[in-house]
Amino acid sequence: MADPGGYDDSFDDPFQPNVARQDTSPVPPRPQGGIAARAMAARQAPDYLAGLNPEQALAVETTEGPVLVLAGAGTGKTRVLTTRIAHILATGRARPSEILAVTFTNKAAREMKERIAGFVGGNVEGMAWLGTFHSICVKILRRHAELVGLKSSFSILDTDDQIRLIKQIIQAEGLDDKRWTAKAFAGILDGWKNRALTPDQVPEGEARAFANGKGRRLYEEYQERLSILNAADFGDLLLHVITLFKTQPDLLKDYQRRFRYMLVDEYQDTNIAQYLWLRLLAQGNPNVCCVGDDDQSIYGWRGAEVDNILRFEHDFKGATVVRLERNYRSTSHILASASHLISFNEGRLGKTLFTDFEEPDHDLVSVASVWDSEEEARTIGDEIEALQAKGHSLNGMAVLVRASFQMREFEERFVTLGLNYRVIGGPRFYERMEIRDALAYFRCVAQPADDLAFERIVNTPKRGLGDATLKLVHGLARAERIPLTQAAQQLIDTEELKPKPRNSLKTVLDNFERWRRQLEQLKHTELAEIILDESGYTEMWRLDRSAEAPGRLDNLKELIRSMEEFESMAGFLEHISLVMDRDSADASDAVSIMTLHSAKGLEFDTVFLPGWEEGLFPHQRSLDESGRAGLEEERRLAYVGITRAKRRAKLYFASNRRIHGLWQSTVPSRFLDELPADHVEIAEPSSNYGGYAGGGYGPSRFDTNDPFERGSYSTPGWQRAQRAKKSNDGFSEGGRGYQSARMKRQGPLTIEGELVAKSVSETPSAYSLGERVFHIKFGYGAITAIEGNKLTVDFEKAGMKKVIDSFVERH
DNA sequence: CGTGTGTGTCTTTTT
DNA sequence: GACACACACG
Repeated sequence: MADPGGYDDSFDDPFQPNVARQDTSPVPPRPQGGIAARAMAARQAPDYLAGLNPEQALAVETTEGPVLVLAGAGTGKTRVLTTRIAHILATGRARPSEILAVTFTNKAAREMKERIAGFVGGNVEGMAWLGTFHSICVKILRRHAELVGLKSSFSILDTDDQIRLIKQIIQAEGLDDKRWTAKAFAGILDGWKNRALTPDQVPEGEARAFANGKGRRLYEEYQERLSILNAADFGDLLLHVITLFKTQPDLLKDYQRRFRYMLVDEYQDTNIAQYLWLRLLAQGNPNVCCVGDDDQSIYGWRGAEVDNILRFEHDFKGATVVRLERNYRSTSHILASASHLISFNEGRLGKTLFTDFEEPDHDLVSVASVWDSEEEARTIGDEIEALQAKGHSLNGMAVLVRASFQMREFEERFVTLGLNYRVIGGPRFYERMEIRDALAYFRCVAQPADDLAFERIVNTPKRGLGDATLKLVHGLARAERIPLTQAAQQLIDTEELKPKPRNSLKTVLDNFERWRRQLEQLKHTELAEIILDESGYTEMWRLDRSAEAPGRLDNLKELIRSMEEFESMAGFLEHISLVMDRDSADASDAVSIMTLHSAKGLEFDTVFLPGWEEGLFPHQRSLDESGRAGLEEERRLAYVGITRAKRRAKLYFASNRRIHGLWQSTVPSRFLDELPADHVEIAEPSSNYGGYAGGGYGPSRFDTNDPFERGSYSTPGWQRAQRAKKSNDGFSEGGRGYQSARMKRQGPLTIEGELVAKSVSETPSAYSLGERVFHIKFGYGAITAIEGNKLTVDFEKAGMKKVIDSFVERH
């Protein structure tokens, strides 16, 4: 895949790279052709440097001072990162333990370790500080926990624990937990922690917005409870370390001295807390290298700040900026399409991908119109089979959807076709109920004060310990500020409880006592089995005759098997709380189905991109909640989707889609209008099933196959984008258009005064009860109920259905 | 305490 | 239209 040395960029290439950019200031600009660079590389050219292109080499060899590597999709980002580390090590600039290398996911960290091992040999274990933000923070925090009010053995709460804890607090505050849900507050809390705000730093307005002004109070209460529980949530891991660095200057200096070189992967995904964390470390030491791509920032909704990468040069003075624009993945058509699309975004650092991979027989990016999601699945299924028949492997194909509800239809279709597929994403192993229950048992044994775990399983399996009993235990624990187990212990010595629950509770506590004693004597896997058996947990599932029960028992076995890899129970639990990913290494040949989000970082020969319709992609909710920023993020998502493809990218839009149970007619995504006509073809209809010039559903520019008649640049979508480019007001918080759209929630949503997508019509239906209508899918019927623009129709063949009025015609 | 019915929600996901 | 969750009932 690597294309060594081709520096001779032809000058008529529209994607001409600009190697000598002025912003690479600390390093003298180099002339085109990079003879100097080539000479440099040839000078002593250690093995690992061979085959890097000049920009990559610059990114690797500029070891001193801040460096921002803007790595477009498929430009060899990981390679640069790992080679850079190898280079630092090989030239003796630092020892493995002096390099800090941060990633977002465990998967990325693992891959990086493996690739560095390829260069350096077995020495990777010395890379103690290569890991995710969170795992590195835990490591630091375990050493200095007492400085932030924790014990070194603190446990890490996952999202589930977090929500249950918040719920308790909301109830304890006497709030209506339906009006103010724990989930909603968890989201707000996350937002605060992503911005590194401690309770006292939360802006007044935001603090007041939740629970009648109790937002701040709840946050304080929550932190208080965490500290009693000796626990930290994911956000705390970073936040506590920031506090540590800020309050302990000596300690900070220590770490600044230790980390002689710092690298951050996927910098566009960092949130404010992570940025602050990095900046604290970089204050003592400017050797920070951040790698990322602003055009692939798709996690704004969970706190990522594109601004971090946009402002890098400003934040880290004297930064060298290296652009990697030579793409080794995709055909020129795919790159041109993606580039043209993304150019509609403002606020980019600006890169233009190019490639030498250009042949006349390369497929254009295709766009196809289908009638509905069913036809979409059928068409894609057929195309997959056709490719397979030509000898293409299924592993090289993927269906990338915007939202997971789209997956089902593909699965169903692939099942009927007998097409092998795999779904990536979805519920993860460690999030399954039975696994979490089992882990709760283990946690109770290993960490007696783990209230959340205790609560989870005191009455699982059922032991007659209901609300009444638990309330009592809770009350005592709260009053005495002691862990639940301790409170329970005290209660069974009193007459407070009725005999039955009292005995039950005693049995549970005795069990835990015994298991704790066995903790030291038995192998942890053996003990795990004993716990699950003696607690009656496995028995519970054996007796359960539901369809999932056998699978759950299998999962439990799998869990115990996976514990083998760890030395002790504590080691296992530590790992598990941070590493929630599962490795489903499936060797069989299969089409992948996944969301666009989970496709980031992957590549496939052929990529199918269904559902390019207004409202779905760009998603209405993204537009509603984040306006222009939301739209741009959606566009980046589209960019990510297209750039996953190596040879073929095939886009689809359906004229009709069922959303929330209702059939809606849809408008093609504006992103389709933003593709360059020269590189796109309108696919022939795969069947004569309809959908073209579709009877009265409004013309689309895709109704014609003539590329000239399509007139991309006069469509509403294009004009909309042009207007968007000019004005950047009108959609800011409080902007008039935004608020009015917000306020009448029933009305259609507007952006820049344009109708974006009709989800609910504001005008009442023009139909009346009893009227006879025709629906293209359901046939003839009579209206039995009207609700705004939604009709309930008793169809002669299809029976009662709810439909949108614009979807039927009088008859 | 367990089961049934009603209600509300319905983007994206990692740690 | 489907599913999860909460509350009320037996």
